Amino acid sequence: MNHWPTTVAEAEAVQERLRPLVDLTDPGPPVVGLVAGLDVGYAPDRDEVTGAVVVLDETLRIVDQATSREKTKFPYIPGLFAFRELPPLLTALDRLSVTPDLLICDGYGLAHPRRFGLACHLGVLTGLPTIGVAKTAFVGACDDPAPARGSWTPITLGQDTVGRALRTRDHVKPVYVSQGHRVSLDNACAHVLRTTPAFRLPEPIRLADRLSRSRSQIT
DNA sequence: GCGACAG
DNA sequence: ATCTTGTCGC
Repeated sequence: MNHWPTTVAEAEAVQERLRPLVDLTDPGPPVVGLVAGLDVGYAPDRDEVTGAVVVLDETLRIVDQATSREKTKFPYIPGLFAFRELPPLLTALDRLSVTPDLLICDGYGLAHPRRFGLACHLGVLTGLPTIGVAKTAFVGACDDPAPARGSWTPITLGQDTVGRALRTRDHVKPVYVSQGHRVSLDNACAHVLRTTPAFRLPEPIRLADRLSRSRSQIT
């Protein structure tokens, strides 16, 4: 992709055009070998974004990681989040020496005003299975899940279920999981739980967050 | 019309 | 996201 959207109308048009390419039917593999977590870090007073990808094997050991620090190409606009974070993430993915079986993104997938959040967008662009995991939910409505790890409640938008509020730790605020591309909601939640052995967030995302943050701080 | 709004 | 003191809870 050579041209990147500049205006809101242009970016929304891209989302409308790519949305039909999302595959929400393929349940994807219930168990995967290589899981990648992606996140973007920012440094104050700098017009830069630092993307990071960390790949873990089935035992949650790091097998590869890559980053990309570049000039910001789009402002932060709710609903158009992907146009800000996608560029450094795509570059970082290119720099990996392995191909992940699943990408866990920090943000929305289907749970998005136009049903095309970052996870869907990244899935369509890479062709890889993706899921979105957000720390807050402003799109759709859901009840608070039971306090035990593993319990969940549906996130509804209009008449549709667009994701789940999933408890990854006992008595800790849930995360908001939604389908990205080529992964069922059931499998998405299973992957999230399997990769979250200790903290609130899946280990791949936690490590990518740490990496992107440290790389963004380098002078 | 105004504010809120993934990160 | 990031800037930040104190504060609340375990």
